Amino acid sequence: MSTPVRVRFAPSPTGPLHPGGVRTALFNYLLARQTGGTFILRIEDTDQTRFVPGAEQFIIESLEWCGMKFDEGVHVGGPHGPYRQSERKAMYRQYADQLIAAGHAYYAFDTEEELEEMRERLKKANVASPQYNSITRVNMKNSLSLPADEVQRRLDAGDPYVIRFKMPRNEEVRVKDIIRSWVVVNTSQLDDKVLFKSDGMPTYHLANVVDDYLMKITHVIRGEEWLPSTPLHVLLYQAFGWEAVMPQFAHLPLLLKPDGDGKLSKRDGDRLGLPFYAINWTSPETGETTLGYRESGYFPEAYVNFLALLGWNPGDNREIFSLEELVQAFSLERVNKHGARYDFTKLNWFNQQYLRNRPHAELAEMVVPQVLAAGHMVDMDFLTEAIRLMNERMTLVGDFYKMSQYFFEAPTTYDEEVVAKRWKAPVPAFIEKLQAAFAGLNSWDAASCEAIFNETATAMELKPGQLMQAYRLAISGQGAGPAIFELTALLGRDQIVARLAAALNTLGHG
RNA sequence: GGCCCGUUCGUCUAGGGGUUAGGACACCAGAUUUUCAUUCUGGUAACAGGGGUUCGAUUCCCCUACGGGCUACCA
Repeated sequence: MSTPVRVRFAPSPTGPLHPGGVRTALFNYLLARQTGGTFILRIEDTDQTRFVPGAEQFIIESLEWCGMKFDEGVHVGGPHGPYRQSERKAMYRQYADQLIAAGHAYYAFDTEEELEEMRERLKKANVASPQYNSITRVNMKNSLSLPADEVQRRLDAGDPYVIRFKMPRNEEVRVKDIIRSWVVVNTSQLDDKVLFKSDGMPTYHLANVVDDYLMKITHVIRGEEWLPSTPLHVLLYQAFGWEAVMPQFAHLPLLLKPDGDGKLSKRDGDRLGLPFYAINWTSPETGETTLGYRESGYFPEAYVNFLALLGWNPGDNREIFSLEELVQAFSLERVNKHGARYDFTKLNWFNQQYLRNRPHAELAEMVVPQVLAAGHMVDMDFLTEAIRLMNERMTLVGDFYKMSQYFFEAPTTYDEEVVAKRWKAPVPAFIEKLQAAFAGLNSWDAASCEAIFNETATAMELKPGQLMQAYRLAISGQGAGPAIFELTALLGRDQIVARLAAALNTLGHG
């Protein structure tokens, strides 16, 4: 086991946690467990305008469903709290001041209109990317361009201001990324990012660096969308004099739309009518519920397994991994660089694999609510047997009742295609004879039922094979299903005899 | 537009200067199952393009194309 890492998953509570976030959390989690390290949940809520009630709880619950538990975090506490940035508000100011004192940051008093004006002006002058930087800042209202006494006067008067990073004019910043190796950017491409907002809150950039430092984070594992701002973060570590304890960076490839172009988004789930989040999400604004994998009857193990293999692979041909096995096998070095299309066809396959390996009795338990919801009494022995028969035909636990309704009630309709094809003389006559034969049968089990079925057919000089589907139709209303005599045995004599009578009644005696 | 990152079957990916370019999902076909599903067997299918370097490039370098990300007092 290598050195214990301290890693954090740091979402902002602006909405439900989407699959990319779950995977980012997962990779953090795996590394933490593998090294005997610490997995931390930090809530990045520095933008108070985007706060969505319930989002934080949703994040926690989603990850718990997946099997991930945090060692430190907003909900479990820990020695480096608080873990909600809004509650750490008072801590950031001193670090911003430290930067100003060292000449790495400055006050800026520009209004929104002035900033807009600046951008417009630069655009007109054909500047490729208008930014607040070493060149433009001399024309703006800040503590670098204004006389010292005016700066002081504005400060004393309580004029609104932000604190900006003083980006060096022309320096190479080298970022070492575990997944991408060295990324080099010249500071001439970077702007004087706002570190401290006029509302007294830090921006992500400041808060993230300060908190990672304070929380002794060793590895920053986050989405690729953060790669462009990482040079700024590196510069901040240097400005603070924290290079020696700067975390290592790993930027994960993005999850892409299942079809079409672009980054995976919530819309894709809605559009395809498939579950999208780990668990059901109800929007506090619209009250609309987006279906989750949990509620759709997926196994968290299958979901995690599927997600882990999006962007990472073990280097051999293994595909099925428990969480524990993932912990053993995972490494950031084997995470690939390119985005992965979020094609959940394969998730169904994973789910099937897990479904088949689950004990029948356990699956039976899981299916109880569906049966109850349909208004039927629950008999666990019966259910377990039904699962045994249906197991290999199901993809999701949630599929059970709708595939197996005829286990619980006699069919009221019959598949018309099958009727047309199979329900014709001499079938009805055979069914009548069969009904009588079943009624007089001594022992009731699959083998006996099959034997009497064959005898009855042979006596009429018919081939059993040609009658089988009609029989299934009479019992289940469908042309396909599980082993028919196993089903016969399970349903019981009374039920079978009654269903044969009903079929003759509905479909005709020929 | 600028900057950054990327590009192997439809999808997830392995591989790596000389390979019949491997696996999985999906798909198709055959076998088994009287049905359907399962299972088994087989099959279709990929190194974005152009230049280098090299005896030899899919693999290394450059360019182009394409895709993605970022470009806010959002994270």
